[in-house]
Amino acid sequence: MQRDLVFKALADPTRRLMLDELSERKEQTLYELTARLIMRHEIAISRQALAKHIDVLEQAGLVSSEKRGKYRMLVFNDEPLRSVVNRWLK
Amino acid sequence: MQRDLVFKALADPTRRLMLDELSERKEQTLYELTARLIMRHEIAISRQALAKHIDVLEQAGLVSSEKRGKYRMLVFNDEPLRSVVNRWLK
DNA sequence: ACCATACGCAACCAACTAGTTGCATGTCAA
DNA sequence: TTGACATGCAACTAGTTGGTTGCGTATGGT
Repeated sequence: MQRDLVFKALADPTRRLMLDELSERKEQTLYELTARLIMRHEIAISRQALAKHIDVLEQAGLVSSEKRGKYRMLVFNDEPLRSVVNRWLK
Repeated sequence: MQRDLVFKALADPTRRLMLDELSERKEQTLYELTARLIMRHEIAISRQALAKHIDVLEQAGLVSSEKRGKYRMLVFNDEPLRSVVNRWLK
């Protein structure tokens, strides 16, 4: 969609780590992702900070989310990545 | 090389415009590029600001530069782009 | 009904960033 | 040599960003 939002989203290492996790397990709740990031990658960060990151990723179209009960399900979407680099690669 | 520098470099729309120009005409001086950006794309920005952007792009490995007389020759390099997106695309 | 839990919202803060202006330097042509 | 010109360097500034803390809300199990 909007190139700018995609690149801005990718500029942060924490968000890229989140994409790493989400590209591995395509569907997980925000809670799962948060726990996974803190435990497996030992990053010291609050839940709210990660939620803000998810908002950024969602605005860029890299993640879509859906409220399911009290959980927020997250799904990774690689389409923006493909379309965005085609400008310079051939 | 360093993923972080590449993504940070790509986060700015002006720098992406510079890459557009450089990917079209692979070799041009900083002066040419500056003139081209200001005239053809009508961006209002100083020479010094563009020079700083080039520094960022060069640190990311997306552009290499070489002093040739009083000019600074710029060359576009797409290799970092390829290696950097392979993590999520298959 | 109750309460733990998964999440949303908002205010605040320090650090970074993109931009500017001003001045210095080196190169080339006349 | 002199001067125009392409570039480099440094200080400063406004705006953005990633993070925090504190509190509110809705959902689901017991």
